[in-house]
Amino acid sequence: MPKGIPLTSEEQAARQREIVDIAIRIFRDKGFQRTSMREIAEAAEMGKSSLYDFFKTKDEIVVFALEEEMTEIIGKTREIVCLELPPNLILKRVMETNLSFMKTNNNLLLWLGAETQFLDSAYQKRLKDKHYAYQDMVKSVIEDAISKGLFRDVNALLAARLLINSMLAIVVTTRPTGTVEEMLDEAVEIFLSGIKT
Amino acid sequence: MPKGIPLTSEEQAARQREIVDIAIRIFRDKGFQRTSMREIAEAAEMGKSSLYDFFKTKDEIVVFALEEEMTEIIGKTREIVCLELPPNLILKRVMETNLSFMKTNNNLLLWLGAETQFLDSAYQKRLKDKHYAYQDMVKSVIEDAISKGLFRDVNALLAARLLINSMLAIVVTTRPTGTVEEMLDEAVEIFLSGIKT
Amino acid sequence: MPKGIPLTSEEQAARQREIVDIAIRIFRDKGFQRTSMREIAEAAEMGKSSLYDFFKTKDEIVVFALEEEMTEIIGKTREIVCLELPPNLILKRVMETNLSFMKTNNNLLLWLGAETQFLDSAYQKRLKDKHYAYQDMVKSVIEDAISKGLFRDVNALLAARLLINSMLAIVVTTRPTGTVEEMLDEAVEIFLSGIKT
Amino acid sequence: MPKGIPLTSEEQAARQREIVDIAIRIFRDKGFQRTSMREIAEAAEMGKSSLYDFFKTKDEIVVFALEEEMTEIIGKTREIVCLELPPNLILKRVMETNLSFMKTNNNLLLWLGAETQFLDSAYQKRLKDKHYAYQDMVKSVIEDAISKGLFRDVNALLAARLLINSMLAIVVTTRPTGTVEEMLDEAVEIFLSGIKT
DNA sequence: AATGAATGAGTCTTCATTCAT
DNA sequence: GATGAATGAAGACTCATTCAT
Repeated sequence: MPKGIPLTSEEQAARQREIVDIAIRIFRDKGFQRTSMREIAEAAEMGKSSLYDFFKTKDEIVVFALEEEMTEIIGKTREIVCLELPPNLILKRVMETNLSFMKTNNNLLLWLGAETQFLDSAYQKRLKDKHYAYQDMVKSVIEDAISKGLFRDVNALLAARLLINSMLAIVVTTRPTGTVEEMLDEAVEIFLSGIKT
Repeated sequence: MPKGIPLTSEEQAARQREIVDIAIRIFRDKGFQRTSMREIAEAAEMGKSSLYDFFKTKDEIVVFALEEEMTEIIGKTREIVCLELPPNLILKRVMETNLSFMKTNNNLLLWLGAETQFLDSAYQKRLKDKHYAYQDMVKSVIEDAISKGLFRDVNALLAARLLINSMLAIVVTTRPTGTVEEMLDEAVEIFLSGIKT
Repeated sequence: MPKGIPLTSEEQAARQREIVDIAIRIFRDKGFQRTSMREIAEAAEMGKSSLYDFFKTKDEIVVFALEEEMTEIIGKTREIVCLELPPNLILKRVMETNLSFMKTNNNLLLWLGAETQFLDSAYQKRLKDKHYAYQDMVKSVIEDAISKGLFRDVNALLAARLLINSMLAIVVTTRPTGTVEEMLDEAVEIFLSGIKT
Repeated sequence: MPKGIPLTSEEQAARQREIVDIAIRIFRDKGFQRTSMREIAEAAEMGKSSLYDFFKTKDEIVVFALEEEMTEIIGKTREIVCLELPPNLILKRVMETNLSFMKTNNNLLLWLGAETQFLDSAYQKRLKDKHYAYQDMVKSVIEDAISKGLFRDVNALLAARLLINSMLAIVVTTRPTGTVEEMLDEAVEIFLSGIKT
């Protein structure tokens, strides 16, 4: 870390990403609120206050982290959607991606679910935007399939939410009924059977 | 609160319930961790430390609260299950009950989802027991229907978790696609179509 | 300090006064903002956080202190005013009182002058009320003398402020021109000559 | 700001003045201690640490600022004094100048009053010198008038301080009794009546 | 000459919990 | 049985200042 040289915004972003990665790892182990800024700083081998040059707030760290992760999953999902496979296959693969994302971040996501309402509204918006964007991609796939007569005329947004939500039932449980893959298979299968024509 | 007169354990229990009700209300507004013991004590019109005669710990309050709520929903669910209606009807009504429970407690339940892993393991166990008991009732209904050839041979526990989980997608959203009842109808309908023979 | 016995509001007030006295002494030496709560707590031989049972805020300590001091000087001033002496004698003695007050508190008062505008407005009001009450007593004396034809028809409030203000010129200087008493004599004499008929 | 070209000391001084002007403006709004170096640097559109090429210390900025302002008022006052008008007229005009200076800088001056004792003693000296120089000019006018038999034989330095101090009572109040000019007139009039033969 | 990254000490404040009465 | 005074540990955040480039 040189001292007086301005970081390019790329370097800045890289450093932020680095910090966030470290922070996320700690959040995973101890939970967001039990993790102190000091701890993050130490893990990132920087002064407590240098952290504040990268993130104005502790909240900002999680929000940033989640935003990044969501951006990534949105990207991957878009790729899958663009492959123009049959909708049930698309959804299956989209959920596979979702699952791997959830496995990594369930901790943070659950925290988000519980605390989102108490976040600064600007943060709420940033996250909601990504969240909606993601839901909407899944929704579109379903809508598409409906218009092609492959799925029944269910409410596509609700269906999307239901499907996405199912992943929680797979990842967050202390009584798995099989491997994650098996559970995924079955869950998706049930869902698809439920909306197919 | 008379001073020298011992409380019968019934009175004790009643007072606990009272306190918990008050606490829950505050938790709902401000979130668990943003609520202080002092605040609860004041709202319950008692001394800060008297709280500790009823609950050894702040965590104990939530745990107790959730336990109570879960006991209640389990009771109601049992009643429904015992009516010996057709399984799809049972599940529908069970989910109605679940939904009203979620609407009231979603805040706390989300908190639980996020923090459960950090609770004292004795607390974890208490909650898990109730949780499993509840899941198992739903599971039984499904198993039953499977054995009667009404549902396909899906993994009943997974299916139960999926169904229960769906309620989250209904209650926790900023983009509802209709009234809660409408969403419930559609969600259950999709699920049942997905597992019927 | 017993542990579980509620302090009577008298004891509470006494303890507050004690703390404030200690705090003031430190403020005098180091200035308000250079004095930390930790320091005050240590000097008062109590836990850092117990301080917060007596004063919600660091600001509250100064405000309380000033309020008390002002209440005291107002009381003393009232007594003097009530003696029904000739106005110039009253003013002289009022200023003597003022001076002894200023000698003790000039540090805090100067701080107040500089920071008052940044205080919480509730605090501002509390202090302003006392301040006005004090000014108004002096003003009344002047008004009275004017109506009796002893003083010229000057603006009584402005005159009061001028007189009160003079004390600053006596107390806050590194080039005294005599003892405080001598300066007081001369200052009051000039002022009175300036407004006499 | 070219990079490798040395600033002449004139340019240096000009830049200092610029910075100080910006800083003063912020001090006025937020108070000295609530203003951060970062803030000043940003407002001055320069690097945080470049500030330190101009001022070794945050305190130095205020001290410099006050010094400049005082130099200016001393200059203006000298001009007035040199006009050889009758002393009461001189004093009146000197106070007019003082007043306009106070209106602009009262914030800073009050801060100075409160904090001067905690400044590095070198800084204290710099300010005291100017302060004395100013007081002494007013004192001389009074002495002169005394020696001419126009004023009574009061202590000239004390009288000067009293007169100068009066301006505070005019500028720093939330209950003005008229326009600043009106109050000035009356204050000066009272003072002069008080010391005239 | 000019900069901004880095820091370490320090700030106020909060809170669950204990304990003497 | 009930209470509230007391606390110790911790937490987020700020800031003047330095220094390598």
